[in-house]
Amino acid sequence: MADALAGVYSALGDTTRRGIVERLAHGELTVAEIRRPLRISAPAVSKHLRVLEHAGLVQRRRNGRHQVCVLQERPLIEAGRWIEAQTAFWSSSLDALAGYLSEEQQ
Amino acid sequence: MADALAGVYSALGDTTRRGIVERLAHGELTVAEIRRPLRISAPAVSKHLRVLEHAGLVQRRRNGRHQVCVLQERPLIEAGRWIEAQTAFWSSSLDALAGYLSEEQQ
DNA sequence: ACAACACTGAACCGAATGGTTAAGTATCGG
DNA sequence: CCGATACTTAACCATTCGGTTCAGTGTTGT
Repeated sequence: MADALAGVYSALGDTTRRGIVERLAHGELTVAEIRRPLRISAPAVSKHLRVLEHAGLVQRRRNGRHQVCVLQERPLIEAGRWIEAQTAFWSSSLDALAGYLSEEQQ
Repeated sequence: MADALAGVYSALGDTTRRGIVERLAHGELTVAEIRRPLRISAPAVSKHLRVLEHAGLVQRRRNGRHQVCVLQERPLIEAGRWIEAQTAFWSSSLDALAGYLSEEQQ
């Protein structure tokens, strides 16, 4: 993917998928376990997982006839870093503005 | 909006919009300034800004015939917090697994 | 061997998305 | 007042998205 962050953020943009990520953060789950509390068809779950996997947020492993899904922290950390970078710029430009204004006053 | 985070993440899921946010993090910009380096029509920019505004990421203020756009940090911070929470759970469940495994071994 | 289970793939559907052009609304400069 | 500037709204278009159903593929227990 050209823009990895785009994949991560738009994956997290769906409430169902963000719910899946929240549950996977507490530990591995099979596809069936992921599906159980959700009121959607198995193929719908499969599609969501494909999106999460494509964003790098989830990895799957076969265990007999089950697919075990594991959350990958890396993309989450990178997404968090981008956000931190923006808020850092935001406050530093506020500081710059404050400095500018106090100079103006003198 | 029912789910504020969904709005924020899906707003950030678009590369053009994330670019706008990056530039706004360095300081205020008018709509025309935002548009300049972009190769899209004015209405397209207007739509992107509406999405960002609806997500709470941008606020607009009229200044003569210009609209000045200002980045809002709050939704970014909340989005960052959600991510941090998930990575925190992720590592604590890793710790739990490690603990479980070391107990098993004995 | 075979039925049940745990999925995935394909085809389809309606709604949302990102883009366009054309037309409208304010505001400013002369 | 009038033309130019800075947008927004409306209508449209192609693509994507989240969901469905139906049909397949492995795997497992009996």
